[in-house]
Amino acid sequence: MTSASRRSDCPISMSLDIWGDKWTLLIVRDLMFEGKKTYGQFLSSDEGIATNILAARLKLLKDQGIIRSVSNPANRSSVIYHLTEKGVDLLPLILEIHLWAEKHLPVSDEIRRTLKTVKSDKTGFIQNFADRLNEESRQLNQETASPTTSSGEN
Amino acid sequence: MTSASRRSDCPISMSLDIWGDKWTLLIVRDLMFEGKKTYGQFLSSDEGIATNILAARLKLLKDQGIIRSVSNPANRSSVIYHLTEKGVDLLPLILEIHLWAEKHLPVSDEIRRTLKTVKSDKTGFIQNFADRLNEESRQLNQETASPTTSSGEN
DNA sequence: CAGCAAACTTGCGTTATGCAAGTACTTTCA
DNA sequence: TGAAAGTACTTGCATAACGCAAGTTTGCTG
Repeated sequence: MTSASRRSDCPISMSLDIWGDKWTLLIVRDLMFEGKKTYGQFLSSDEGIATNILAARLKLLKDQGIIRSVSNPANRSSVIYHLTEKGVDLLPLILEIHLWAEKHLPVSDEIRRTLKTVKSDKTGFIQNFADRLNEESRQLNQETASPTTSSGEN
Repeated sequence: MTSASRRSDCPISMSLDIWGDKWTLLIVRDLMFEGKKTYGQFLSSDEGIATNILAARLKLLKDQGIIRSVSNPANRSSVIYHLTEKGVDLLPLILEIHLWAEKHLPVSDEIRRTLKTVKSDKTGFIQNFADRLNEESRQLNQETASPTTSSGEN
């Protein structure tokens, strides 16, 4: 299946076709906020994603251009994933999820404190954070080319 | 299962535990933008949700306090669903999905035009629209009490 | 009271998920 | 240099969720 059949032309529906499940955005979260970059690090997250599901989601995110992978120059057996611009652009969405959860779900005081500063200058925070993520991404691409796309479109 | 087991305390994870699937946010969309209020109207949406899935999601949304249902005073055999404040608070999130999709997915020109005006005053749009939705909700609650909660917690 | 409509429920086949184990390729180190 | 360990997956199989078609229930309508 080159591209899963789209259910409708609605932007929400199309978006959910991509990341509308219980795992995909958690990988994005890990890439954004947890400094996680490798398969093993994603596996170590509290939610406990299964290995096959993780592999499937990473492939989907790559196929959709939301993440990219480069081989670790220091260790050829490890793969480093990072967000593309399309992935970084999910930041506002992820933040709004946080803000909704903060208002309506039992969220820890620590996270509440962080969100307080976010809310004081949402636009500024997004810009700064996105810039940082894009810069990270740029550096990784500079160091190495994509390792996984050795033949054909995967 | 009174409340599905939470995977972690992360706000993103908890939120996805509630509406992290391919259907739930489409119901919210229909309630917000499409003027749909009944089971039959949700069924008629382009994506073609199955009847059992729709019933399950409506129950979940109600259990989570995101929607409420009142019986139609004019026709006791029809049920009218509407967003609670917790549901209306999903508006910023839904808008950010739209904006991401507009930038990265093939979205119709008509929707792009609408989003242009949204972007010109995002905060104002959210306030106005949320006020309208909350007012709608208030009126429905005034007319009737909840019909479905006739005995115990459903 | 017959017929119809609206809102679900049920049964069952298909697909996706979750768990445990296994494979392939590096890297490390005695 | 070769055995052990690390990293990134794949595979097989049981369980759960989904999707479709049909049936049930309740209220309205003529």
